[in-house]
Amino acid sequence: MARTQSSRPSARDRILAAASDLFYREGVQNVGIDRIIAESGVAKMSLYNHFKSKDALIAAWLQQRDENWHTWFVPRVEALAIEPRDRLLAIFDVLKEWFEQPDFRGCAFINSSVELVDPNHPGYQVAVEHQRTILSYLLNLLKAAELPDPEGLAQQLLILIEGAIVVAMMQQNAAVAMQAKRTASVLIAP
Amino acid sequence: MARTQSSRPSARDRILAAASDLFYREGVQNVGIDRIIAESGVAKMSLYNHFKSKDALIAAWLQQRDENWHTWFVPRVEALAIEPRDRLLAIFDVLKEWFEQPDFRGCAFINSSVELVDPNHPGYQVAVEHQRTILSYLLNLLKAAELPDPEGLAQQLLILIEGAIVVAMMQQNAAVAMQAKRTASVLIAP
DNA sequence: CTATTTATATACAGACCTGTCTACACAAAG
DNA sequence: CTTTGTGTAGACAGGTCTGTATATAAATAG
Repeated sequence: MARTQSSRPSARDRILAAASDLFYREGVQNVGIDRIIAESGVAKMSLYNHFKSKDALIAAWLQQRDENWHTWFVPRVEALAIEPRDRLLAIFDVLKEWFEQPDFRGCAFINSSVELVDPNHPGYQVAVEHQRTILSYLLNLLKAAELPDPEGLAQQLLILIEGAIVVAMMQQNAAVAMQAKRTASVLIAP
Repeated sequence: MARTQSSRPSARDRILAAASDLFYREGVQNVGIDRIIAESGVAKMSLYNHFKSKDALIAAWLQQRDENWHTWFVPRVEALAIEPRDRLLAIFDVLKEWFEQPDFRGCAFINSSVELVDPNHPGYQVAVEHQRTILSYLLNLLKAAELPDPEGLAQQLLILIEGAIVVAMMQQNAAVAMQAKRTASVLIAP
């Protein structure tokens, strides 16, 4: 009888889904293994069969979140605008959409880096890598827009993006994204 | 006999000094009470006589760090420049000096907010308050410089400051401050 | 000198955490 | 049917953490 088998996601996916929710909302340090197995309805041994340790689960979660950025954030930007310069500005519109989500609690990569402290932690390295990914996405758009000093501008825009995320989190204010957009539009003015 | 009394700081000060160092370097969650009493050379009961709980100690530490901002950061900015517009730019020179310190590990207030998670935690509230303090400092300088839309510009500069701190931490790169300064100089151009 | 406060050293309770071990259920494949 | 792999349920060890209790020493005030 294929009662649950066909509809229910695999154990690994259920673990990652539960971990994703809890880790983001409460932070990796404040969520224990027991909470994750309770939420995902999985046995503890199943978790340790799929992931070597909690640290490995954290790294896998961040890895998955980096992929989400490619499958959600970037496509959303590219749906809102076509021209490279417009896309650079549309980034901040998508940020605003993100900030408006009720469970918004900042950037998972920044937050995890802060919590993990150790730069050698596998999760920390995924977070640093993710920021480099964003930087090179900006660089590509800047080059396509044929703007001068694309490397410098990419850093300036990255500062704006990360700053907007942090300030929006602390102030609980999605409008911060529009202030950052205003700054960006000055930077890349024709 | 005043042998140790005169030279040695009070127990409370030694506790705060040890906590300040450890909390900043390793994060409030990763530092236990035992580490703090060992580092400060104080008995555990003395700590709990001076501070109601670890959470209260965290809040007191952040409170003290907010005062440091007034006694160190602001005076340093005001030593580097006189005109309000120049002082707004000098902020980023002081940030660079901070980023260059070998034990730089980001903003204690942002980091603590991320770790504490709960907005009702006394430490979290001190952190939010601190960001408002920075914002009103920027606002005062912008008004003194007679720039248009000072409220909006203050938010834009705050985003730049916080963004620079985060990116400098993740990239381990003090030069980020100069990129932020460049953006700021465009924003407040005459 | 005496009394009171303050600090020390250490043990301890109670909670929580990660990771392992055991015993059992159930499905699919040979 | 039997074997093998995978998942479940829960106990458990060994560690860490906060906060309290206790008993002793030192310093200060009257």
